[in-house]
Amino acid sequence: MDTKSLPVFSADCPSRTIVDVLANKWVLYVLGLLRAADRPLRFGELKRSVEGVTQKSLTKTLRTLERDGFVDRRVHATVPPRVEYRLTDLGRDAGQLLTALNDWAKHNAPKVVSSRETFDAGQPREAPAWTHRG
Amino acid sequence: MDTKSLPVFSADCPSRTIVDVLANKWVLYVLGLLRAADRPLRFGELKRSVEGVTQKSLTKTLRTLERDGFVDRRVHATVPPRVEYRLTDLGRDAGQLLTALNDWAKHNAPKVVSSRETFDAGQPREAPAWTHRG
DNA sequence: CAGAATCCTACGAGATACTG
DNA sequence: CAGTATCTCGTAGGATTCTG
Repeated sequence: MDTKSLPVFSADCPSRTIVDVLANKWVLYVLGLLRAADRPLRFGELKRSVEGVTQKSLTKTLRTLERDGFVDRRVHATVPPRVEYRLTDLGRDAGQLLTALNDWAKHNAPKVVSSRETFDAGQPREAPAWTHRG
Repeated sequence: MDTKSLPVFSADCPSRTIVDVLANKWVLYVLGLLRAADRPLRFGELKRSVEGVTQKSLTKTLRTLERDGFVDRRVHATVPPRVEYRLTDLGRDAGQLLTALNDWAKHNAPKVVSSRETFDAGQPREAPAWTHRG
């Protein structure tokens, strides 16, 4: 590979593109909900289900997922408004990736967690709360 | 924050944990380099290879990867200092995930990219450069 | 060489208020 | 109901400087 000039952030780096999608704070959860529900969900339903999310963050998450082609947003011209979100084919296909990710994660995330604990226990190089400095 | 019912951010959500690791700006690249090199790499080597990364960012990335158990950091008490980074078993095992990720990404990232273009073309809700406002 | 420490800035995200 | 519009604040990350 040409490690000279790097397409780390360009659209030429597929992994980067996908990881950036998944990296959004609420994406995994929204995708998971839509997968589990297996039916269109309204904004309010999502909002209530994803506890802790603000409408702003949820809106942004959904807009991004729509833009990226993972969800389809359908507005019904009724009053009061009714907006439904459903997975696209791509969004449904992402299930494969999420499954692979989840499998690997379930197997290895615990190792990561315990590695962190070990590291943190052995390297109090950044003074923890109980040491006073300055 | 009130995560009463939802383990979205807790260590109990393996996918979240792993995605958060991969989400770091330079992680994919560092991991890819160490995989490709198949030998320990020095800090300077990594720095030179990952064009555009700053010392601070690279250091932080490597520290995180070390903490999470993906890389092993070895300091040689020589002068000048020599610090080598190599993949751990977990880091090497991550290759499986990265392969799965990359396969899926190569297949689908283009769809994401083109979806973005379509979306952006159709929704100039935020006035583009060529419309003057104010 | 491999960083640590510092300064600085852009952006993400929460809280709040308003609307078709 | 499903957003949009502001405001603010915390933090990630770049640039720069210093050191064992």
